[in-house]
Amino acid sequence: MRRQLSTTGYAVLGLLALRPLTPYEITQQMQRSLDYCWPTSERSLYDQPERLVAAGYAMRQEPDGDRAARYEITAAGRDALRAWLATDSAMPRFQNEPMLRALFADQGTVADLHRTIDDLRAHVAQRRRLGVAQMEPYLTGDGLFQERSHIVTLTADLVARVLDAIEDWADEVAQVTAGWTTTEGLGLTDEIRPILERIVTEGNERVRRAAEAADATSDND
Amino acid sequence: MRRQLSTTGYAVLGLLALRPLTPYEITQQMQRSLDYCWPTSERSLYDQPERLVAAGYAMRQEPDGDRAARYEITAAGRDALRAWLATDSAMPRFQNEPMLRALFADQGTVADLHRTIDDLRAHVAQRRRLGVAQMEPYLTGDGLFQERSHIVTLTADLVARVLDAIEDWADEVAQVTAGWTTTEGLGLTDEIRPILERIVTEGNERVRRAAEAADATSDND
DNA sequence: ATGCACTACTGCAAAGTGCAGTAAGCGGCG
DNA sequence: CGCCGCTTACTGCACTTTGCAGTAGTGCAT
Repeated sequence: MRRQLSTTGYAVLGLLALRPLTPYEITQQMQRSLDYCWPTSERSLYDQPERLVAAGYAMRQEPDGDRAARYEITAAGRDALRAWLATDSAMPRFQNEPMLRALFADQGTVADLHRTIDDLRAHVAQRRRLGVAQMEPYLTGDGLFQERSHIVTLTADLVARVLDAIEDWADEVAQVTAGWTTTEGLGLTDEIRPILERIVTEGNERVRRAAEAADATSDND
Repeated sequence: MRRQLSTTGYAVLGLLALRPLTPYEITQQMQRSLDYCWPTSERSLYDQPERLVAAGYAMRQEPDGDRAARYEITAAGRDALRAWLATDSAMPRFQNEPMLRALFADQGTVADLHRTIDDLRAHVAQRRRLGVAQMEPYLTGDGLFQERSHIVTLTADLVARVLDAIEDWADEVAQVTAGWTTTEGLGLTDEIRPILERIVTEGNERVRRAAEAADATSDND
Protein backbone atom coordinates (compact mmCIF):
# COMPACT_ATOMS: atom_id res chain seq x y z
CA MET A 1 0.00 0.00 0.00
CA ARG A 2 2.78 2.44 0.72
CA ARG A 3 5.33 3.20 -1.91
CA GLN A 4 5.27 6.50 -3.78
CA LEU A 5 4.53 6.33 -7.52
CA SER A 6 6.92 7.55 -10.19
CA THR A 7 5.71 9.97 -12.86
CA THR A 8 5.37 6.96 -15.17
CA GLY A 9 3.09 5.42 -12.55
CA TYR A 10 0.84 8.49 -12.59
CA ALA A 11 0.89 8.49 -16.39
CA VAL A 12 -0.48 4.93 -16.37
CA LEU A 13 -2.97 5.85 -13.66
CA GLY A 14 -4.14 8.69 -15.90
CA LEU A 15 -4.78 6.23 -18.73
CA LEU A 16 -6.71 3.90 -16.42
CA ALA A 17 -8.81 6.90 -15.35
CA LEU A 18 -10.25 6.90 -18.89
CA ARG A 19 -10.97 3.15 -19.09
CA PRO A 20 -9.72 -0.21 -17.77
CA LEU A 21 -6.83 -1.62 -19.81
CA THR A 22 -4.73 -4.78 -20.09
CA PRO A 23 -0.95 -4.35 -19.67
CA TYR A 24 -0.48 -4.64 -23.41
CA GLU A 25 -3.17 -2.05 -24.08
CA ILE A 26 -1.36 0.24 -21.67
CA THR A 27 1.81 -0.03 -23.76
CA GLN A 28 -0.19 0.75 -26.92
CA GLN A 29 -2.03 3.74 -25.46
CA MET A 30 1.18 5.06 -23.96
CA GLN A 31 2.85 4.81 -27.35
CA ARG A 32 -0.09 6.37 -29.18
CA SER A 33 -0.88 9.29 -26.95
CA LEU A 34 1.64 9.91 -24.18
CA ASP A 35 4.85 9.26 -26.06
CA TYR A 36 4.79 12.92 -27.14
CA CYS A 37 5.30 14.05 -23.56
CA TRP A 38 6.33 11.00 -21.56
CA PRO A 39 8.37 8.46 -23.52
CA THR A 40 9.07 5.20 -21.63
CA SER A 41 10.34 1.74 -22.47
CA GLU A 42 7.57 -0.81 -23.02
CA ARG A 43 9.35 -2.96 -20.48
CA SER A 44 8.77 -0.65 -17.56
CA LEU A 45 5.08 -0.29 -18.40
CA TYR A 46 4.46 -4.00 -17.90
CA ASP A 47 5.46 -3.62 -14.23
CA GLN A 48 3.20 -0.66 -13.51
CA PRO A 49 -0.22 -2.38 -13.15
CA GLU A 50 0.97 -4.56 -10.27
CA ARG A 51 2.55 -1.55 -8.59
CA LEU A 52 -0.72 0.35 -8.86
CA VAL A 53 -2.52 -2.63 -7.31
CA ALA A 54 0.07 -2.74 -4.49
CA ALA A 55 -0.57 0.96 -3.84
CA GLY A 56 -4.34 0.38 -3.81
CA TYR A 57 -4.80 2.62 -6.85
CA ALA A 58 -5.97 -0.09 -9.27
CA MET A 59 -7.62 -3.50 -9.17
CA ARG A 60 -7.22 -6.46 -11.44
CA GLN A 61 -10.50 -7.39 -13.14
CA GLU A 62 -11.37 -11.06 -13.50
CA PRO A 63 -10.16 -12.06 -16.97
CA ASP A 64 -12.83 -13.03 -19.50
CA GLY A 65 -11.82 -16.53 -20.67
CA ASP A 66 -8.13 -16.83 -21.47
CA ARG A 67 -7.72 -13.18 -22.42
CA ALA A 68 -5.44 -10.92 -20.37
CA ALA A 69 -6.92 -9.23 -17.29
CA ARG A 70 -7.79 -5.54 -17.42
CA TYR A 71 -6.77 -3.21 -14.61
CA GLU A 72 -9.30 -0.71 -13.32
CA ILE A 73 -8.66 2.48 -11.35
CA THR A 74 -10.02 2.56 -7.77
CA ALA A 75 -11.53 5.50 -5.90
CA ALA A 76 -8.21 5.78 -4.02
CA GLY A 77 -6.50 5.88 -7.42
CA ARG A 78 -8.64 8.80 -8.57
CA ASP A 79 -7.87 10.60 -5.31
CA ALA A 80 -4.15 9.98 -5.75
CA LEU A 81 -4.26 11.28 -9.33
CA ARG A 82 -6.13 14.41 -8.23
CA ALA A 83 -3.66 14.94 -5.38
CA TRP A 84 -0.71 14.50 -7.76
CA LEU A 85 -2.14 17.11 -10.16
CA ALA A 86 -2.18 19.57 -7.24
CA THR A 87 1.56 19.10 -6.55
CA ASP A 88 4.41 20.96 -8.27
CA SER A 89 5.36 19.60 -11.66
CA ALA A 90 8.88 18.63 -12.63
CA MET A 91 10.02 20.87 -15.46
CA PRO A 92 10.68 19.56 -19.01
CA ARG A 93 13.74 17.39 -19.52
CA PHE A 94 14.69 17.19 -23.18
CA GLN A 95 17.14 14.56 -24.33
CA ASN A 96 18.24 15.70 -27.75
CA GLU A 97 21.03 13.51 -29.08
CA PRO A 98 21.09 15.14 -32.55
CA MET A 99 21.77 18.46 -30.84
CA LEU A 100 24.46 16.87 -28.66
CA ARG A 101 26.13 15.59 -31.83
CA ALA A 102 25.80 19.05 -33.38
CA LEU A 103 27.62 20.50 -30.34
CA PHE A 104 30.49 18.08 -30.97
CA ALA A 105 30.33 18.54 -34.73
CA ASP A 106 33.89 19.93 -34.80
CA GLN A 107 35.15 16.50 -33.70
CA GLY A 108 33.58 14.88 -36.79
CA THR A 109 33.02 15.52 -40.48
CA VAL A 110 30.64 17.84 -42.30
CA ALA A 111 28.97 14.72 -43.72
CA ASP A 112 28.29 13.42 -40.17
CA LEU A 113 26.54 16.67 -39.32
CA HIS A 114 24.49 16.69 -42.52
CA ARG A 115 23.39 13.11 -42.00
CA THR A 116 22.31 13.75 -38.42
CA ILE A 117 20.30 16.81 -39.51
CA ASP A 118 18.66 14.88 -42.35
CA ASP A 119 17.70 12.05 -40.00
CA LEU A 120 16.24 14.60 -37.61
CA ARG A 121 14.19 16.19 -40.39
CA ALA A 122 12.87 12.80 -41.48
CA HIS A 123 11.97 11.97 -37.88
CA VAL A 124 10.11 15.25 -37.37
CA ALA A 125 8.23 14.76 -40.64
CA GLN A 126 7.20 11.26 -39.57
CA ARG A 127 6.05 12.43 -36.13
CA ARG A 128 4.04 15.21 -37.69
CA ARG A 129 2.32 12.85 -40.12
CA LEU A 130 1.25 10.62 -37.22
CA GLY A 131 0.19 13.57 -35.09
CA VAL A 132 -1.93 15.23 -37.78
CA ALA A 133 -3.59 11.88 -38.59
CA GLN A 134 -4.50 11.52 -34.91
CA MET A 135 -5.92 15.04 -34.68
CA GLU A 136 -7.96 15.19 -37.91
CA PRO A 137 -10.86 13.03 -36.60
CA TYR A 138 -11.52 15.53 -33.79
CA LEU A 139 -12.53 18.17 -36.38
CA THR A 140 -15.51 16.05 -37.45
CA GLY A 141 -16.35 14.88 -33.92
CA ASP A 142 -14.86 11.41 -34.48
CA GLY A 143 -11.76 11.66 -32.28
CA LEU A 144 -11.02 9.27 -29.42
CA PHE A 145 -12.69 10.64 -26.29
CA GLN A 146 -14.07 13.55 -28.31
CA GLU A 147 -15.35 15.16 -25.08
CA ARG A 148 -11.66 15.64 -24.15
CA SER A 149 -10.91 17.44 -27.43
CA HIS A 150 -10.27 20.78 -25.68
CA ILE A 151 -7.39 19.23 -23.72
CA VAL A 152 -6.12 17.07 -26.54
CA THR A 153 -6.07 20.10 -28.86
CA LEU A 154 -4.08 22.26 -26.45
CA THR A 155 -1.45 19.60 -25.87
CA ALA A 156 -1.26 18.77 -29.58
CA ASP A 157 -0.60 22.45 -30.13
CA LEU A 158 2.54 22.24 -28.00
CA VAL A 159 3.73 19.22 -29.95
CA ALA A 160 3.08 21.03 -33.24
CA ARG A 161 4.92 24.17 -32.11
CA VAL A 162 7.96 22.20 -30.92
CA LEU A 163 8.06 20.13 -34.12
CA ASP A 164 7.87 23.35 -36.16
CA ALA A 165 10.72 24.84 -34.14
CA ILE A 166 12.91 21.80 -34.71
CA GLU A 167 12.08 21.59 -38.42
CA ASP A 168 12.81 25.29 -38.98
CA TRP A 169 16.09 24.90 -37.13
CA ALA A 170 17.07 21.83 -39.14
CA ASP A 171 16.31 23.72 -42.37
CA GLU A 172 18.45 26.61 -41.21
CA VAL A 173 21.37 24.40 -40.20
CA ALA A 174 21.17 22.50 -43.49
CA GLN A 175 21.25 25.79 -45.39
CA VAL A 176 24.03 27.45 -43.36
CA THR A 177 26.29 24.38 -43.33
CA ALA A 178 25.67 23.41 -46.96
CA GLY A 179 28.85 25.16 -48.08
CA TRP A 180 31.06 24.07 -45.18
CA THR A 181 34.23 22.20 -46.06
CA THR A 182 35.36 21.89 -42.44
CA THR A 183 33.59 21.73 -39.09
CA GLU A 184 36.40 23.39 -37.15
CA GLY A 185 37.41 26.93 -36.26
CA LEU A 186 34.94 28.81 -38.47
CA GLY A 187 33.82 31.20 -35.73
CA LEU A 188 31.42 34.05 -36.50
CA THR A 189 31.13 33.90 -40.28
CA ASP A 190 28.82 36.23 -42.21
CA GLU A 191 26.11 33.60 -41.94
CA ILE A 192 26.61 32.77 -38.28
CA ARG A 193 26.90 36.27 -36.83
CA PRO A 194 23.36 37.40 -37.75
CA ILE A 195 21.98 34.25 -36.11
CA LEU A 196 23.86 35.00 -32.89
CA GLU A 197 22.67 38.61 -33.01
CA ARG A 198 19.08 37.46 -33.45
CA ILE A 199 19.36 35.01 -30.53
CA VAL A 200 20.71 37.67 -28.20
CA THR A 201 18.44 40.59 -29.21
CA GLU A 202 15.23 38.56 -29.47
CA GLY A 203 16.20 36.66 -26.32
CA ASN A 204 16.67 39.90 -24.38
CA GLU A 205 13.42 41.20 -25.82
CA ARG A 206 11.57 38.13 -24.54
CA VAL A 207 13.28 38.27 -21.16
CA ARG A 208 12.09 41.89 -20.85
CA ARG A 209 8.52 41.03 -21.89
CA ALA A 210 8.40 38.09 -19.47
CA ALA A 211 9.57 40.32 -16.61
CA GLU A 212 6.84 42.86 -17.41
CA ALA A 213 4.20 40.14 -17.58
CA ALA A 214 5.38 38.78 -14.20
CA ASP A 215 5.18 42.29 -12.71
CA ALA A 216 1.65 42.73 -14.03
CA THR A 217 0.63 39.37 -12.52
CA SER A 218 2.04 40.18 -9.08
CA ASP A 219 0.26 43.59 -9.22
CA ASN A 220 -3.01 41.76 -9.78
CA ASP A 221 -2.54 39.45 -6.82
CA MET B 1 38.78 -2.16 -22.38
CA ARG B 2 35.60 -3.53 -23.83
CA ARG B 3 32.25 -2.25 -22.79
CA GLN B 4 30.28 0.05 -25.08
CA LEU B 5 29.75 3.62 -23.87
CA SER B 6 26.34 5.15 -23.22
CA THR B 7 25.43 8.46 -24.83
CA THR B 8 26.28 10.10 -21.50
CA GLY B 9 29.73 8.52 -21.81
CA TYR B 10 30.23 10.10 -25.22
CA ALA B 11 28.96 13.42 -23.89
CA VAL B 12 31.67 13.35 -21.20
CA LEU B 13 34.23 12.24 -23.77
CA GLY B 14 33.23 15.24 -25.89
CA LEU B 15 33.92 17.55 -22.94
CA LEU B 16 37.31 15.96 -22.34
CA ALA B 17 38.10 16.50 -26.02
CA LEU B 18 38.13 20.24 -25.25
CA ARG B 19 40.31 20.04 -22.13
CA PRO B 20 41.17 17.73 -19.21
CA LEU B 21 38.70 17.97 -16.33
CA THR B 22 38.26 16.72 -12.77
CA PRO B 23 35.04 14.74 -12.06
CA TYR B 24 33.55 17.77 -10.34
CA GLU B 25 34.46 20.02 -13.26
CA ILE B 26 32.72 17.53 -15.53
CA THR B 27 29.51 17.91 -13.53
CA GLN B 28 29.79 21.71 -13.75
CA GLN B 29 30.49 21.79 -17.50
CA MET B 30 27.74 19.30 -18.14
CA GLN B 31 25.33 21.50 -16.19
CA ARG B 32 26.48 24.69 -17.89
CA SER B 33 26.59 23.62 -21.50
CA LEU B 34 25.14 20.19 -22.19
CA ASP B 35 22.13 20.30 -19.90
CA TYR B 36 20.21 21.95 -22.76
CA CYS B 37 20.45 18.80 -24.85
CA TRP B 38 21.60 16.03 -22.52
CA PRO B 39 20.37 16.35 -18.92
CA THR B 40 21.85 13.80 -16.51
CA SER B 41 22.02 13.32 -12.77
CA GLU B 42 25.26 14.55 -11.21
CA ARG B 43 25.61 11.14 -9.63
CA SER B 44 26.02 9.26 -12.88
CA LEU B 45 28.67 11.71 -14.10
CA TYR B 46 30.99 10.86 -11.21
CA ASP B 47 31.19 7.27 -12.50
CA GLN B 48 31.99 8.19 -16.09
CA PRO B 49 35.72 9.06 -15.83
CA GLU B 50 36.63 5.60 -14.51
CA ARG B 51 34.54 3.97 -17.24
CA LEU B 52 36.34 6.00 -19.88
CA VAL B 53 39.67 4.88 -18.39
CA ALA B 54 38.48 1.25 -18.43
CA ALA B 55 37.59 1.64 -22.12
CA GLY B 56 41.00 3.17 -22.84
CA TYR B 57 39.41 6.46 -23.91
CA ALA B 58 40.78 8.61 -21.08
CA MET B 59 43.69 8.62 -18.65
CA ARG B 60 43.92 9.90 -15.13
CA GLN B 61 46.50 12.66 -14.80
CA GLU B 62 48.71 12.70 -11.73
CA PRO B 63 47.01 15.02 -9.25
CA ASP B 64 48.82 18.23 -8.37
CA GLY B 65 49.15 18.16 -4.54
CA ASP B 66 45.93 17.19 -2.79
CA ARG B 67 43.68 18.52 -5.54
CA ALA B 68 41.46 16.13 -7.51
CA ALA B 69 42.96 14.38 -10.54
CA ARG B 70 42.03 15.56 -14.02
CA TYR B 71 41.07 13.07 -16.74
CA GLU B 72 42.51 13.53 -20.20
CA ILE B 73 41.21 12.09 -23.49
CA THR B 74 43.49 9.57 -25.24
CA ALA B 75 44.07 9.11 -28.98
CA ALA B 76 41.80 6.05 -28.80
CA GLY B 77 39.21 8.30 -27.13
CA ARG B 78 39.33 10.80 -30.01
CA ASP B 79 38.97 7.92 -32.47
CA ALA B 80 35.98 6.57 -30.54
CA LEU B 81 34.34 9.99 -30.48
CA ARG B 82 34.87 10.42 -34.23
CA ALA B 83 33.50 6.93 -34.87
CA TRP B 84 30.46 7.64 -32.70
CA LEU B 85 29.71 10.84 -34.61
CA ALA B 86 29.61 8.75 -37.80
CA THR B 87 26.93 6.40 -36.40
CA ASP B 88 23.16 6.99 -36.50
CA SER B 89 21.87 9.30 -33.81
CA ALA B 90 19.04 8.44 -31.48
CA MET B 91 16.17 10.81 -32.09
CA PRO B 92 15.03 13.41 -29.49
CA ARG B 93 13.27 12.11 -26.41
CA PHE B 94 11.37 14.86 -24.63
CA GLN B 95 10.12 14.30 -21.11
CA ASN B 96 7.57 17.02 -20.56
CA GLU B 97 5.76 16.58 -17.26
CA PRO B 98 3.86 19.88 -17.47
CA MET B 99 2.37 18.68 -20.77
CA LEU B 100 1.55 15.30 -19.23
CA ARG B 101 -0.31 17.10 -16.47
CA ALA B 102 -2.09 19.23 -19.07
CA LEU B 103 -3.23 16.04 -20.82
CA PHE B 104 -4.78 14.87 -17.54
CA ALA B 105 -6.08 18.34 -16.68
CA ASP B 106 -9.68 17.09 -16.71
CA GLN B 107 -8.86 14.95 -13.65
CA GLY B 108 -7.84 18.04 -11.68
CA THR B 109 -8.87 21.65 -11.15
CA VAL B 110 -8.52 24.73 -13.33
CA ALA B 111 -6.21 26.14 -10.65
CA ASP B 112 -3.92 23.09 -10.96
CA LEU B 113 -3.61 23.70 -14.69
CA HIS B 114 -2.95 27.41 -14.27
CA ARG B 115 -0.28 26.79 -11.67
CA THR B 116 1.51 24.24 -13.83
CA ILE B 117 1.49 26.64 -16.79
CA ASP B 118 2.77 29.53 -14.65
CA ASP B 119 5.60 27.37 -13.30
CA LEU B 120 6.49 26.37 -16.84
CA ARG B 121 6.58 30.00 -17.95
CA ALA B 122 8.82 30.94 -15.04
CA HIS B 123 11.12 28.03 -15.85
CA VAL B 124 11.39 28.99 -19.52
CA ALA B 125 12.10 32.63 -18.57
CA GLN B 126 14.87 31.50 -16.21
CA ARG B 127 16.43 29.20 -18.80
CA ARG B 128 16.36 31.96 -21.37
CA ARG B 129 18.05 34.43 -19.02
CA LEU B 130 20.87 31.95 -18.41
CA GLY B 131 21.16 31.09 -22.09
CA VAL B 132 21.31 34.68 -23.31
CA ALA B 133 23.90 35.52 -20.65
CA GLN B 134 26.04 32.63 -21.89
CA MET B 135 25.74 33.70 -25.54
CA GLU B 136 26.31 37.46 -25.22
CA PRO B 137 30.12 37.20 -24.73
CA TYR B 138 30.47 35.47 -28.11
CA LEU B 139 29.30 38.67 -29.85
CA THR B 140 32.38 40.54 -28.62
CA GLY B 141 34.75 37.61 -29.09
CA ASP B 142 34.86 36.82 -25.37
CA GLY B 143 32.90 33.55 -25.35
CA LEU B 144 34.26 30.28 -23.96
CA PHE B 145 36.06 28.50 -26.80
CA GLN B 146 35.28 31.42 -29.11
CA GLU B 147 36.71 29.44 -32.06
CA ARG B 148 33.72 27.08 -31.61
CA SER B 149 31.22 29.94 -31.79
CA HIS B 150 29.78 28.74 -35.13
CA ILE B 151 28.71 25.48 -33.51
CA VAL B 152 27.68 27.00 -30.21
CA THR B 153 25.53 29.56 -32.05
CA LEU B 154 23.73 26.97 -34.14
CA THR B 155 22.89 24.80 -31.13
CA ALA B 156 21.88 27.83 -29.05
CA ASP B 157 19.51 28.70 -31.87
CA LEU B 158 17.69 25.39 -31.40
CA VAL B 159 17.38 26.03 -27.67
CA ALA B 160 16.05 29.54 -28.34
CA ARG B 161 13.50 28.29 -30.88
CA VAL B 162 12.23 25.55 -28.57
CA LEU B 163 12.00 27.94 -25.60
CA ASP B 164 10.06 30.41 -27.78
CA ALA B 165 7.70 27.63 -28.86
CA ILE B 166 7.01 26.61 -25.26
CA GLU B 167 6.59 30.19 -24.07
CA ASP B 168 4.16 31.04 -26.88
CA TRP B 169 2.21 27.89 -26.10
CA ALA B 170 2.09 28.67 -22.39
CA ASP B 171 0.83 32.18 -23.17
CA GLU B 172 -1.86 30.75 -25.42
CA VAL B 173 -2.98 28.16 -22.87
CA ALA B 174 -3.05 30.79 -20.12
CA GLN B 175 -5.21 33.03 -22.31
CA VAL B 176 -7.59 30.33 -23.58
CA THR B 177 -8.11 28.73 -20.16
CA ALA B 178 -8.35 32.01 -18.23
CA GLY B 179 -12.14 31.91 -18.35
CA TRP B 180 -12.57 28.18 -17.69
CA THR B 181 -14.68 27.23 -14.68
CA THR B 182 -14.30 23.51 -15.31
CA THR B 183 -11.65 21.30 -16.90
CA GLU B 184 -14.08 18.65 -18.11
CA GLY B 185 -16.20 18.08 -21.19
CA LEU B 186 -15.70 21.44 -22.89
CA GLY B 187 -14.92 19.96 -26.30
CA LEU B 188 -14.43 22.22 -29.33
CA THR B 189 -15.36 25.65 -27.98
CA ASP B 190 -15.10 28.80 -30.11
CA GLU B 191 -11.58 29.27 -28.78
CA ILE B 192 -10.42 25.67 -29.16
CA ARG B 193 -11.75 24.91 -32.66
CA PRO B 194 -9.57 27.49 -34.48
CA ILE B 195 -6.51 26.09 -32.75
CA LEU B 196 -7.35 22.57 -33.89
CA GLU B 197 -7.99 23.84 -37.41
CA ARG B 198 -4.63 25.60 -37.42
CA ILE B 199 -2.82 22.49 -36.20
CA VAL B 200 -4.37 20.33 -38.91
CA THR B 201 -4.08 22.76 -41.85
CA GLU B 202 -0.60 24.02 -41.05
CA GLY B 203 0.46 20.48 -40.16
CA ASN B 204 -0.71 19.16 -43.52
CA GLU B 205 0.95 22.10 -45.23
CA ARG B 206 4.27 21.23 -43.57
CA VAL B 207 3.88 17.54 -44.33
CA ARG B 208 3.39 18.47 -48.00
CA ARG B 209 6.40 20.79 -48.05
CA ALA B 210 8.61 18.19 -46.34
CA ALA B 211 7.56 15.57 -48.90
CA GLU B 212 8.46 17.95 -51.75
CA ALA B 213 11.84 18.74 -50.17
CA ALA B 214 12.54 15.00 -49.73
CA ASP B 215 11.66 14.43 -53.42
CA ALA B 216 14.00 17.22 -54.48
CA THR B 217 16.81 15.72 -52.37
CA SER B 218 16.40 12.23 -53.81
CA ASP B 219 16.36 13.76 -57.35
CA ASN B 220 19.72 15.35 -56.59
CA ASP B 221 21.31 12.09 -55.46
C1' DA C 1 35.47 28.24 19.25
C1' DT C 2 31.31 27.20 17.09
C1' DG C 3 28.03 27.13 13.72
C1' DC C 4 26.93 26.99 9.05
C1' DA C 5 27.01 27.09 4.26
C1' DC C 6 29.33 25.48 0.29
C1' DT C 7 32.34 22.27 -2.36
C1' DA C 8 33.25 17.77 -3.74
C1' DC C 9 32.28 13.74 -3.54
C1' DT C 10 30.44 8.19 -2.16
C1' DG C 11 26.96 4.45 -1.08
C1' DC C 12 22.74 2.40 -1.75
C1' DA C 13 18.06 1.11 -2.99
C1' DA C 14 14.79 1.59 -6.41
C1' DA C 15 13.48 2.50 -11.09
C1' DG C 16 14.17 2.30 -15.91
C1' DT C 17 16.38 0.43 -20.32
C1' DG C 18 17.75 -2.70 -23.99
C1' DC C 19 17.65 -6.88 -25.55
C1' DA C 20 17.11 -11.69 -25.83
C1' DG C 21 13.85 -15.19 -25.31
C1' DT C 22 9.21 -17.47 -25.30
C1' DA C 23 4.67 -18.97 -26.31
C1' DA C 24 0.37 -18.65 -28.63
C1' DG C 25 -2.37 -17.68 -32.71
C1' DC C 26 -2.84 -17.46 -37.65
C1' DG C 27 -2.68 -17.12 -42.56
C1' DG C 28 -0.21 -18.96 -46.57
C1' DC C 29 1.82 -22.68 -49.27
C1' DG C 30 3.76 -26.80 -51.27
C1' DC D 1 -1.42 -31.54 -43.30
C1' DG D 2 2.34 -29.85 -41.28
C1' DC D 3 5.70 -26.37 -41.20
C1' DC D 4 7.21 -21.42 -41.86
C1' DG D 5 7.34 -17.01 -40.73
C1' DC D 6 4.80 -13.14 -38.76
C1' DT D 7 2.48 -10.63 -35.21
C1' DT D 8 0.83 -10.25 -30.45
C1' DA D 9 1.77 -10.36 -25.75
C1' DC D 10 4.53 -10.78 -22.67
C1' DT D 11 9.03 -12.24 -18.97
C1' DG D 12 13.96 -12.43 -17.36
C1' DC D 13 18.22 -10.43 -16.84
C1' DA D 14 22.21 -7.53 -16.81
C1' DC D 15 23.29 -3.07 -16.70
C1' DT D 16 22.62 2.00 -16.16
C1' DT D 17 20.60 5.89 -14.14
C1' DT D 18 18.32 8.37 -10.48
C1' DG D 19 17.32 10.33 -6.00
C1' DC D 20 18.68 10.88 -1.78
C1' DA D 21 21.18 10.52 2.38
C1' DG D 22 25.59 10.94 4.25
C1' DT D 23 30.40 12.73 4.83
C1' DA D 24 34.64 15.25 4.96
C1' DG D 25 37.04 19.40 4.19
C1' DT D 26 37.18 24.64 3.89
C1' DG D 27 36.12 29.41 4.46
C1' DC D 28 34.10 32.85 7.14
C1' DA D 29 31.09 35.17 10.11
C1' DT D 30 29.47 35.54 15.12
